[in-house]
Amino acid sequence: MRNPEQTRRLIVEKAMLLFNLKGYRSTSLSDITKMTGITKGAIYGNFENKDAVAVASFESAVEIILSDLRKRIRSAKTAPDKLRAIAGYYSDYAENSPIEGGCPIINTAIEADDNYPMLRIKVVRVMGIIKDSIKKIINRGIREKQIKTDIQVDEFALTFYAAIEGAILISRVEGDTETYSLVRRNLEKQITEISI
Amino acid sequence: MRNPEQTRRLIVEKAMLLFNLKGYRSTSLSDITKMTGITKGAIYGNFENKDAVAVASFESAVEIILSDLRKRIRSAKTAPDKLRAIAGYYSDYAENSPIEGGCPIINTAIEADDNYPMLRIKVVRVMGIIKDSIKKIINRGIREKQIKTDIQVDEFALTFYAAIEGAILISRVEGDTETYSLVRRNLEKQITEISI
DNA sequence: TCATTAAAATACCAATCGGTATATTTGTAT
DNA sequence: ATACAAATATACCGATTGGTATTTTAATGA
Repeated sequence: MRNPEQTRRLIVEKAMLLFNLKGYRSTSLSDITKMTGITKGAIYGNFENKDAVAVASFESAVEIILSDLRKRIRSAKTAPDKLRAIAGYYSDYAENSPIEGGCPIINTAIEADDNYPMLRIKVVRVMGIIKDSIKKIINRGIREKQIKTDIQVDEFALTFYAAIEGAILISRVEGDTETYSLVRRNLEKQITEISI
Repeated sequence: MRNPEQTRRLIVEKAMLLFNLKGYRSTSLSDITKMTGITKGAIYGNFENKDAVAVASFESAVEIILSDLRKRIRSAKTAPDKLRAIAGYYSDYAENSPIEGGCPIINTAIEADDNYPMLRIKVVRVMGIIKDSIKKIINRGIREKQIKTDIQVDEFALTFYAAIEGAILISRVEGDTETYSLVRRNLEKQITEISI
């Protein structure tokens, strides 16, 4: 050991998993010490308090999700295919998550909105990034004649994103990916409808 | 006092609000005693434990939501109007909730899925009721020539519901009903599109 | 090789948790 | 009026919480 950088990484990595499984409030410091094999002294040597660990953990989870998502989006060429890639990413996500316990953005949104103002702001920011990304894809698709010009970009983009988030939420609590699959099929139809 | 029925009602009524605002885990028994003015003795005289209070509170919240929702649905005549009524109900819900703290179904879905198996099952059941209700409306609309025959009922119904839930979630964390409004407008367009 | 210092482990703290045992109150039937 | 029973209040419990103070460990430079 004796490597504070590595210690920090280990704490964040494990805490992220715990927080996403059990929630911030329900994950205790002793849960984290058990999972990491590291003591409270090391945690408080590297973080101001438990909330700071939570913030770092959420940021880490977001990084994983956004980088995966961007990779998928980039590897698709046309706007419709990029939209399909987004729906597909979350489909894989629902089936075998990189971070167990459901989507950290949704989980954090629910738990943070009243009790963790810092996290709430970060959730809003991430949602904004994803929504903007969807809008940009559509707008570019319109400019490049891949998508019809008569659609309401904001309405479509938000509904697209909301349906995905809702479907993940439902699938997760049902413990079954069928709901997500059906929603995905509908979204793909909608994408085809707005495509030229 | 000395009226156990009334005591029980008071506990459930106040606990429901607290649970929906702070979550089950984060709401302590002393929160409940403070809010009700009732002591722990009375709580444990009327409920086996805290989890039993949580279950009763969730059931109470569901009752409120479902009865409101059903009223709206019933007062609309045609299938498309019934669907619009559902989207509208949640719109009002997003703007001024009967139960503060967001949608109890969503909140409970997130918190229960790993930690409260009893509640998880109840959430799944309620979601099933709502999904079925949407499907029935559409199917009846098809039979009564108000809705086109070529739509995939399950896909449409689930996406409709998922988009609503997702939009509530997003609007809530953003602290702004704009997202929900945009999603609602899109959903109303979709309803018009499938209407005859 | 040894002193210095940063990092991590340990020991401890008051506060709070859910829950229980006991005491007190209150309505009711005699 | 009084005994009884049910409902509620009070007092207490061990366990756990987030956090802090202190001690031990280990890397580094002279």
